[in-house]
Amino acid sequence: MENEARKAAETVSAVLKKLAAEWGLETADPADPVPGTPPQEDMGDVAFPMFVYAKQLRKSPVEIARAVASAVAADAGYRAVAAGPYVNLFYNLAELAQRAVASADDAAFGTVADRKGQKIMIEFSCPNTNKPLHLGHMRNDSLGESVSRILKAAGADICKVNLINDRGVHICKSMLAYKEFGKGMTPEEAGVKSDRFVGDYYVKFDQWSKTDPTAMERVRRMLVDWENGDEEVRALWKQMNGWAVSGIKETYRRTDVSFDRFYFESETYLKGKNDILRGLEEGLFYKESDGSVWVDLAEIGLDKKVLLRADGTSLYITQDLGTAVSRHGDWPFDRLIYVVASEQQYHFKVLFYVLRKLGYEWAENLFHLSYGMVNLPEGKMKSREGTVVDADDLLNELALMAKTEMESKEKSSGVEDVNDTAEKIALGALNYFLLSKSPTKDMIFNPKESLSFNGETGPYLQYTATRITSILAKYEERKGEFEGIPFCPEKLSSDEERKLIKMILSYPDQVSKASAEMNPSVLTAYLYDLAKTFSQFYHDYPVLNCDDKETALARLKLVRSVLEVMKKAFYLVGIPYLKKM
RNA sequence: GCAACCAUAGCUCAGCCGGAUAGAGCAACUGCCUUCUAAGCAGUAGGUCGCAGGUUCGAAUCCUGCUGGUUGUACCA
Repeated sequence: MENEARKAAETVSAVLKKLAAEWGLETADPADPVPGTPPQEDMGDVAFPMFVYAKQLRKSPVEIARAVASAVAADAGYRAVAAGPYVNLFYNLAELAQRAVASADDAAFGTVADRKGQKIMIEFSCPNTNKPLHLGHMRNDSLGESVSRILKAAGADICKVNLINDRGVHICKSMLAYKEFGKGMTPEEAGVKSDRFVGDYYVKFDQWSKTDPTAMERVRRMLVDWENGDEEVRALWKQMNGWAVSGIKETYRRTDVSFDRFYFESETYLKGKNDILRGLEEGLFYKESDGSVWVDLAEIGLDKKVLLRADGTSLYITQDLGTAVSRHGDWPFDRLIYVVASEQQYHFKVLFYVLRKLGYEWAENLFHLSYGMVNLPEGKMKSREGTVVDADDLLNELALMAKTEMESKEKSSGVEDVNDTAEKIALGALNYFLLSKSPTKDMIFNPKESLSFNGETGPYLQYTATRITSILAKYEERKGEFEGIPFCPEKLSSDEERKLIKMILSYPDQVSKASAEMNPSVLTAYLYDLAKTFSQFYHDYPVLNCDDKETALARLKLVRSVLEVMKKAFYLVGIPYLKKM
């Protein structure tokens, strides 16, 4: 639809120049008109405000609008009206309808070329192996997965990576607690999902360490043993990490999140040191008297930062430096996107600066996709106080709600697999909830209210799609009635139909916008608007039951295109499509 | 202290590279199922867009200041 707007703008621009000349103001050179959207459907398809030209053309905006509207209509064949100081144009609807309907058969519709040729690596999720995923991780996972799909639809070559935090003091805590209290139990024996099993010992450590002051010291010793490659500690570490990672991967499968590469911190935590030492030699960094290495951040308006400890060991930022460098070696990206909470803005600012300083050209194209926290109505989620919302528990609860609702409405007999359908409704509800808000902002999750299936939610969208699917199924049964009926685009003339046609054609623009902003909420908002418009149409106008067969067929084709677009957009924001619910 | 982000209806949020009457959903109240799925549709009510200036024909949107909130500013990750 942007092409239409551009064309209209060019027409208006030409007319403005012509009018300027006619009025004896050849030197005026009016600025390019900016297309907008009229507030109401029946007012027109594109709007151009005429205020800006008033001074130049020495006439009131209202007079200019009147002159432009009639000239546009005469010169270019647009239907054009002056509405006060605005010029509103109408597109050729029949032609748009043709194209909207054809889009349903075009598999490439909605794939754009904005990022063609770009190799983008995107890092997200990055869980710790000492506890199961919670709602905070889910926002990260949803965002990362959705943005990956959007960038791919915009033509990029994508590599999704996950860095598993599988070492450090926090990992040793659950290990030590297991060693102390676990009695060699396995998750299978305990009948607990394996990542939860590990997480329970992490919680246990916290309680234990409050009564036993030696606990913390023993954890520190364990970490030293781990670093020295102590066989017993390493064996325990492997076993517990295996449990944690397999449980986490199960949740990924459940939420349809996937990765092209996994990195493990235990394999990358020593990286980066050489780069720092090289930088020191080149005079980019400096050494303190105690032997620690620092970078001065005055250039970017910050203080200074340690890059290597006095004893030569590395820090979080050191290994992040090394990891970025080795990743670029593994898969030479044009762009690397880190999907990480906004708390770490400072860290990434410093990281990117240091990489640039080290002379890596690709460091210009690193991007921190920063997102806000998920809070509860009472405030932050705190694992120690047990207020974290566990990912699996939440999905289970949602799926149960969906199932209960289906049963109470006696719909469960109509669907193929009730549990599978319930699971997909749960996922749709959750992904819509997590992605429909601006990524940068913190969000509040209210367990009682946020889980609704009514109103502006994922299930509403899924429900809309099932209604269309149902019409299409009925059409297949009654196909004979429509034999030989031609497609008559002019039969689609209601406000709702006009709006649907334009919305279908604007889908590629929405993908472009979502890609440019790296913001899935562009698409959730679009989907809601599309579904809402369809529902209004559906309520007021019969499709197959319409007496006039030509109208029926035209509506059927329109509705089919709406469904196809919905399915494509569903995929990009992780909402499963259902034939029935 | 400094820095970044945020402030829109009772609640959760859109809108923010300036344009026509600031939009949804939830909660409250009212209608609509013998016709393609009522997880729906329609309606009522609810707003000094944090405050004060500025720029502009025009500001929720841009600029400045202020107030309030969140986060960060570690030889933790």
